[in-house]
Amino acid sequence: MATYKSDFLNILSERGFIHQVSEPDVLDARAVEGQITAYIGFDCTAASLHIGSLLPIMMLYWLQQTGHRPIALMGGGTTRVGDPSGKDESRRILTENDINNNLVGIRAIFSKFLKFENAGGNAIMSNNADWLNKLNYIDFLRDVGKHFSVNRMLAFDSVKMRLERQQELSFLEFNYMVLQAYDFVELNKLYGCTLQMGGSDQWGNIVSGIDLGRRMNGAQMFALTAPLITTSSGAKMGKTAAGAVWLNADMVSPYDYWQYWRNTEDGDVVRFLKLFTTLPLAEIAKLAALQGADINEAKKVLATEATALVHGRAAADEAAGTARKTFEEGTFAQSLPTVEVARATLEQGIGVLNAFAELTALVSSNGDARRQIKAGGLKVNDANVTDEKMTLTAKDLTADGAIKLSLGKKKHVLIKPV
RNA sequence: GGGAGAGUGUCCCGAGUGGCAAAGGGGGAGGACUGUAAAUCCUCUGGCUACGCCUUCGUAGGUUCGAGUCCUACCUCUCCCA
Repeated sequence: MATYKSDFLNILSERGFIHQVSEPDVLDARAVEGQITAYIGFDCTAASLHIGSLLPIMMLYWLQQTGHRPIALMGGGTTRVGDPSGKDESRRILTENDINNNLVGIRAIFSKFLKFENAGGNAIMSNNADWLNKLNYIDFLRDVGKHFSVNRMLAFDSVKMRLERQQELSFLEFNYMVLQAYDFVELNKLYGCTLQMGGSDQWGNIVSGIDLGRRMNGAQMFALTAPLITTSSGAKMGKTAAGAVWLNADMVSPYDYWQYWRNTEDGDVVRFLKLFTTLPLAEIAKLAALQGADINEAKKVLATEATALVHGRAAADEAAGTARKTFEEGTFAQSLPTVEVARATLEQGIGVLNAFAELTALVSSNGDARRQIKAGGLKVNDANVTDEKMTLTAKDLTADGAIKLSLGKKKHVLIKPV
């Protein structure tokens, strides 16, 4: 592992964030001399960011923590185009309205990791729609387009792959890389931003920006990419059966978020502790020494720390407590996800199928509920459901005043009368 | 503009002779084993008021007792020629 002189690169390097760096020595020296400004671009294709975006966010976090200035660039303009990198097919093109709505949700997440001006920090949130939307096509071609070689663009992996697979690549998408390069140059001009970070798939786009900056303004700029994070078993991170693991609490509850990290594979725990928590490396080293079943302790730390970053310490501790009661003590946790039901409805009785499928959505349909019953996967108050005609009534309320429905061993929902 | 192909189980890939709720994977869910892990094994993976009914193979029509499969038009994509 290369050793750097700057805190910034050292920390990123030790914690496993670095895949490739352009001119590492020069960048390192710059970071020692004074404050550098760096940016990462984010899509706004959804109303929230998910775990996949967490890695770049952490890079900005460490950037600020080591005394530099982070810029979170919202792709309000480029989202209207769509990045072909790593995509087999064209993205859906969103309307401007959708994009603006998404921006609002995403902003909220950033403020948990970065200190912006209004919170006494120096972080900047920018939106490339501010300059991209104003571009004049002819001017842009003349000033920027002349610096791009189509021959070279065709050689880029993202483009080459599409061509080789005989998948269409529209001119619109082909321009994505040009726009991203232009973003970098624009941020360089506006804020003196000299470093762009991103996932390893962004290398080509970032380097294009560096070239463009040199040609247009003689600027010296840098690239730093993070490795693509997959789980030990090779799966992409952040997807579960229910969909992406979002960072917004109203899309994925802190409890579920905690559970996501709790279920990390053994082989990933240490790597994830370094990447997705801010625990000192010395402490992580202690946790790394754990073997066998004791690794579960490390997983709990990972879950709690990672949850605390996104949802706050209180929510993280509550999630940890709920999990402890539910899984280790086998007792009732009032803080499990809860569905409220009118008392009168409960008096009349609720069919199990209905309770699992519609009320709590633990399963996707009545048919699915039947299948799970057959497979022994549904439980009411920890007792297996064997009869699909079973009815839940007020009699099933436990001493704690709720009925606990479970799918498998891990998913639990409480029904409470109101 | 001309010619040749492609679009399949609303996650993805992918077989499919006129009888098809449609092979096989991947992914996912549950069970067994465990440590809320991995690996392995087993089961399941359209919906419903359920021995029946309804909805699915790009879209809309048609032929047929019967269409994913045949015909027509259209849409989208790919390739070749202009």
